Amino acid sequence: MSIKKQLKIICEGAEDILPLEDLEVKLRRLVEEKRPLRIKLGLDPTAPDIHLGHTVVLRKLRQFQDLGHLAILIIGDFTAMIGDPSGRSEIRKPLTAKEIAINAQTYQEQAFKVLDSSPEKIKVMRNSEWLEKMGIADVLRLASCYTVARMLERDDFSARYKNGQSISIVEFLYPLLQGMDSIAIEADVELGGTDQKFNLLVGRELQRAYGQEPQVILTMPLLEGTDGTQKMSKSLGNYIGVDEPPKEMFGKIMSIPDELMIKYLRLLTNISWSEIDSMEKDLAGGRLHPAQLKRRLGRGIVTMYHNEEAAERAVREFDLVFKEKELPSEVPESVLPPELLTDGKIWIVKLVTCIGFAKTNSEARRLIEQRGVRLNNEVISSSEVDVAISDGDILQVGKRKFAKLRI
RNA sequence: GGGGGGGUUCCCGAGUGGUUAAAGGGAGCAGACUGUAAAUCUGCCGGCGAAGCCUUCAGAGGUUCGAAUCCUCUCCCCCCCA
Repeated sequence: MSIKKQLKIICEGAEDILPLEDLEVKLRRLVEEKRPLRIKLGLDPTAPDIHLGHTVVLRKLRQFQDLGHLAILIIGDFTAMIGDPSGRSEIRKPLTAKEIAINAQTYQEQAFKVLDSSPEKIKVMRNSEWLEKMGIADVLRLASCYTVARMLERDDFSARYKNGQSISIVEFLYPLLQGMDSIAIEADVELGGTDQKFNLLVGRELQRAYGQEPQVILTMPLLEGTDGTQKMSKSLGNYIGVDEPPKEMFGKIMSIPDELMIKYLRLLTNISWSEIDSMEKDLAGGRLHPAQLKRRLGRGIVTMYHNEEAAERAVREFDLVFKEKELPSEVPESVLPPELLTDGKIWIVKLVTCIGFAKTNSEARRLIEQRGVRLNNEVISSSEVDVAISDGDILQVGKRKFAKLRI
């Protein structure tokens, strides 16, 4: 493939590529020296699951693989202990080594849903491999390469500094350690979200200081979560995990704001940009119903992470429950311990909490009083009633929590 | 080391002795409307089988009939000076 064509693919969707000329030079070298570029992507395993937000940049990495380059996925098991301060307004609470180990495992598995796993295309490394071995002298050398003033250029740092919020020294160390990763693996290109721009640039600086050719940095836009405003993240609860069951995945996609659809299509699916352009026009011109397009988006994404059949089923299920207001085809069963029943009856509040649809009795009361609780499709309107339960009764809370009661 | 400011319920943030489970906003939840979109409207939003009671305003003590509010000590954060 010509360099020009490759460049076009790489640029698609990217926010920044710095410096672009260097990327061209590096790509050319691939052809001349028959050496694939080393494309770095670091992920800190701070949560157990990869979500669609991660896949934006993973998919870019995949494109590099498809162009014949070597993906180096760095699981930041060491850096996760510090926590990346990027975009954060406060210090993150540290994770235990055990949590990190578990997360690292699932991260790797789930990342492979996007990446090409053939051995010559990927290398997975943990940064504890080299960071753990660093002595204080090594750290000092590293730290001497960067200045406080330059650290404070970073807008989240400077914002916190101006607002009188605390910044710990380890947080200053974080970008340096990330840069150390680039040095350790001699990265040619490093990928990241736009919030990573600063860290990625520090990597360039450090590589230069350590006598290496600086990496090219490529940033991808951040993906907003299902709430449509904030960046997708586990802690905000607005994420769609790649490991989620088809139904959940489809449902969550259907709940994203319309304005986000085009962005999702471009960053998360393999539909060509030109086709998406025309969808965008049809949408604006009223020739395409937004719900129609969103269903296509949802079906497409579920197909990618599961399969076509599962996607079909998810769509049908969705229509069943939300359009026809019917019961889902499979209602999870909950066994009711017999000691909770007196004469076959149970206090409705107790029922809701023991099934797990409310955390406290107060919450259950609220749900009932607000007419959000149904038993066998009948609204329960008082929180003071005892209800008779027979095997197979259906308890519903809100629009989407169902349980089949087993005695 | 010296001086000053501050820590309020999930988040922001009001509150300087009783009328305060604590204003207001955000998030969230339920209901209506819809396309499980957005916008809008209504209600809820510490816990307790709830009349009433219990726990909460960084932590521990104390003053008081009564404390988020006053005092003492401790912890944490920020600013200025060195």
